[in-house]
Amino acid sequence: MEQLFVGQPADKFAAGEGVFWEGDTASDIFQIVEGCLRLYRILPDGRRAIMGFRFSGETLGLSCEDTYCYTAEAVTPVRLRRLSRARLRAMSDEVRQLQSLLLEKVFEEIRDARQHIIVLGQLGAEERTAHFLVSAARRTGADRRRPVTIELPMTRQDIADYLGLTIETVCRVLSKLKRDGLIALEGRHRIVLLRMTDLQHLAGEFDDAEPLAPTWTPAKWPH
Amino acid sequence: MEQLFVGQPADKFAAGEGVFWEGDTASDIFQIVEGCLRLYRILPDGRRAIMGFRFSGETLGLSCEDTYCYTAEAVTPVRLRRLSRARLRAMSDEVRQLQSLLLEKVFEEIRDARQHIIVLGQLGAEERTAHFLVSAARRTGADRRRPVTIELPMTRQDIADYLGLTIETVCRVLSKLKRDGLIALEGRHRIVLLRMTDLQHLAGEFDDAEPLAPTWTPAKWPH
DNA sequence: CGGGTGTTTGAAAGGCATCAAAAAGCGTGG
DNA sequence: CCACGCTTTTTGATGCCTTTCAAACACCCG
Repeated sequence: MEQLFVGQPADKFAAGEGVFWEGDTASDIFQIVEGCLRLYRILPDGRRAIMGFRFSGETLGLSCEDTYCYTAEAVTPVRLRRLSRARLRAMSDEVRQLQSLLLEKVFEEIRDARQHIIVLGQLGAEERTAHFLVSAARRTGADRRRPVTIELPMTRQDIADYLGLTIETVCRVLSKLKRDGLIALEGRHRIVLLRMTDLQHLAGEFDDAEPLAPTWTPAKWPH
Repeated sequence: MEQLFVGQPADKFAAGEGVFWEGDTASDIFQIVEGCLRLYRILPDGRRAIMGFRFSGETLGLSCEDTYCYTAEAVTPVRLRRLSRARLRAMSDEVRQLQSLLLEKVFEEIRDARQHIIVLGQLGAEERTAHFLVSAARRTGADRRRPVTIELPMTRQDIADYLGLTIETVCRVLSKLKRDGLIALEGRHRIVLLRMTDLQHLAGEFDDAEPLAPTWTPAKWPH
């Protein structure tokens, strides 16, 4: 996947700058070299629904058809490589192997979307937030030493719009998790996950991903 | 798409019967000849999250990788045709055109999932329910005469589990919509959408699908 | 016609949103 | 390097919407 983008020029975007907008012709796909993006749609009444975040090394713009279905905006300063869809199509016609690689990326997005559906449809505020933290930790490929420290460059408002909550509720939940000793807050954008197993439990554990730190197997059945 | 399944034997399932289960090896894809299915996952604590419904003519099991990611269960008596993924792969290797057809189906599922995310994350109970009704109407390819009558074979509990609400809330919202004259209830499984434009308005109108009955264009901007 | 399941309605409780204000970060300029 | 002012975050008080618990009702099938 990396190899697709080698030699492509690296564009730069300042924090808050848009990379593309919902409805634009989807001419390119992107790979993030460095930084963090938020992907969102604005509803007619002005509400903002954040569909996801993308970090260094991740791909962007694959699961669209003719137009981008959300706006992509830099959370931090971002550097990314661009590849035209025409070029991509040409390459995938040549290299058979590429087809299944791309399809896998698309399936990954479906998995994430379905996960998101369950989080929004079934979980309460505390559970949603815990799930967000745990999956952020998993995503950064966090070193498996506990406690795990994660960097969250986005604002609380971003998190709220992603989780379908208000900013106040997100703050309150984080404060409560801190009071309960599950996490520690270090400034605005760094959170230490002190008791990962408790967080995973809160999150519902409906994940099909492999556990972050499989140190012991809980004995669920007597004998 | 239809042609893929011609000649395949048609399996029958009684109402309530399972077609496949979450975690099963995803050996086949299906096309529904007749009937309605619900697709769901059960969370560790027993909650049921309905990911969607499938009706006559629709396809099933495409957007999975090695195992099915949800359980499929007959809501009504169902007849469906089955096609092994091995066979499908072989066919798509031969017929180049098939590739993009299948990819389109996958993209359709992503679109639906993202829609669902917005509904669950941003809309209130009344808005969610209105959206469900409107999109059900659109799906049945309803005749564009108003009022539109839709058949909803699933139970209220199914609808609740799909919309992330309780059965009581779904009932109350339907009753309110009825009181307000937006819909009429004919028995348990038939609903008449009396004032479609009002319902669409309630639903948020964030849909990118074409309008159901474009009879007039609302003048949004003065002059 | 009667039983059972599914649906509807009511009353009370709980959780999240809203409104408001204080506190904490953070960049800027003195 | 510190002080200032702005933005972001946090905390508090109140209200609304949805859930929960409970009971009546309707529909469907035998």
